[in-house]
Amino acid sequence: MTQTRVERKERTRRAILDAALELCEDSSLVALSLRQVAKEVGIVPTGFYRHFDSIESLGLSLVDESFASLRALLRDVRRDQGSTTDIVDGSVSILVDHVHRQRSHFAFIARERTAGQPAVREAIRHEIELCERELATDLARLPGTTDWSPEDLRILSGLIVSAMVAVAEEILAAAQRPEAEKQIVEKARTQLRMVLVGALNWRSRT
Amino acid sequence: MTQTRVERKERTRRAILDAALELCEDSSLVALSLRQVAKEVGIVPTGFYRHFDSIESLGLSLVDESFASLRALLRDVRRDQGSTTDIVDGSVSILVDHVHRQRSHFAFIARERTAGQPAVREAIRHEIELCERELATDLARLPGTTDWSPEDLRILSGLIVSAMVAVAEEILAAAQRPEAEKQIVEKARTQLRMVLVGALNWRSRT
DNA sequence: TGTACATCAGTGAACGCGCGTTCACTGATGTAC
DNA sequence: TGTACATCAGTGAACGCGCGTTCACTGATGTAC
Repeated sequence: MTQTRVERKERTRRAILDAALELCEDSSLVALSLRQVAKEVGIVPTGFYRHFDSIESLGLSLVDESFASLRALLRDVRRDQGSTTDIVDGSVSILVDHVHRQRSHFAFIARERTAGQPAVREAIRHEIELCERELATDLARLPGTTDWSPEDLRILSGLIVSAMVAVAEEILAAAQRPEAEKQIVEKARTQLRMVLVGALNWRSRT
Repeated sequence: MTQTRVERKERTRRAILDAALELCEDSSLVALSLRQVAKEVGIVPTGFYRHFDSIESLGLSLVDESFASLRALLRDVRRDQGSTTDIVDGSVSILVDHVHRQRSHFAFIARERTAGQPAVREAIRHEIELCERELATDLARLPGTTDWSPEDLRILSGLIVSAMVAVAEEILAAAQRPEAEKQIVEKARTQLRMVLVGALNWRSRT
C-alpha cells in the first residue's frame, strides 16, 4: 500500500466528489453541507478546503465531470451511426446504456439544471447549448437536410435534445422497474421516428 | 381599513405563500428556511406556526396552487382551438402568456419536478401524465389522426409536452431578455410545426 | 547513503451565526348576556 | 346598549444544534546536498 502524496490527495478528492454526488441525490447540491460531505468521506470539515474552495466550486467540478459523461454519450451515438442499420434503435440503446452506467452524473445534470445555484445552472445551460450545436452539425450530414437553413437544423436539434432529456429523466425515475423502463424506451424510439418523419417532410423557408 | 380577524389571517397566509414562492426561486424549497420566509413576510419566526405546521406542508400547498395554474393553461389552450386559424401560433402564445402571468408557479413545478422531496416529485410526475392523457384526447380530434393507435396518440402527446416543458423552462431562464424570448418563442412554433408535419405523415402500425 | 530541511494533507479547538422549536405573553377582535 | 369574558394572530426570550470559516498545529512524505 505504498502511495505517493499526490496519489493520496487525488484519492481523497475523488472520494469527496463521489460523496457529494451520492448525498445530493435525494434533494439538491444547495441543500448539501460541507460538513456532511466531510463526514461521509471520513475527514475533518476543514480538510475539505485542501481540495475545494467551497461547495459551489465542488459543484462546478461535478458539472465538468457530468458533461464529460454526456459527451461520451454523444460520441458513442455518432460513432455508431455509420455501422448500424437503424439509427433510432442504436441511438436510444446507447442513451439508455449511458444513463445506467453514469446514473449519478445524469441525475446531477437533470436536477441542478433547474434547482442548482445560478452559477451551476448557467454552466449547465451553456453545456447543453454546446451539445445542441454538436448535434446540429451531425444532423446536417443526414440525407434530406441538405437544403435546410442553419436555424432549422438548430431547432430540430433542440427538439431532439428536449425529448431525449425527458427520456433520460423518465429512465432515472423508473429505476428498479424494468417493465416501466421498457415502455419508456419503446416510447422514446417512436418519438424519435416521428420527429425524423417530420424532418424528412420539412422544407426550410429561405 | 376595517378587516375581520379571518381576513387578516388569510392575508398573512397569502403573504407567506408568495414570499416562499419568491424566495425559493433562486434554489429550491429544500434550501428555504422558515426564518427567511417569516422575515420576508414581516412576522416573527414563531408566527409562521399559526398558518403551517412546517415548510413541507407549506410546500404541499404550493403544489396544489401551481397545478391549478397549469390546468388553467390547458383549459385556455383547449378553448382556443375552435376559434383560431393557426393552432400552433395560438397555443404557443397562450403558453407564453401563462408562463409570464404565473411565472413563480411554473418555476416551482419545473424546479421541484426534479429537485423536490420524493412525494412532491411523484405528485408532479403524476399530474404531468394526466396532462399528457388530456392532450392525447384533444389530438385524437385533429384531422389526420383518425386511424392512429391509442399508444401512438399518447406518444405524440408526450413528445409535445416534453418540448413545451422545455420551452417554458427556457422562457423562465430568459427573463428580462425580450429578444432572447422572441427567439425561443419562434423556435417553439417551428418545433411544434415540425412535430405536426411528422404526425401528418405518420402511419400507425396496427 | 545519511542528514537536515521543506512541503502540505489532514487535525482539532474555537468563533459567531442562523436554524427550528418551546414557552409564556399581549392585546385587539369577537361573542354572550 | 354596555360589560365581562373568550379567542387567537402575532410577540419575544430562550434553548441546543449544525453550519462555514479562522487559525495554529502535526507528522508523514518529499527533496536537496
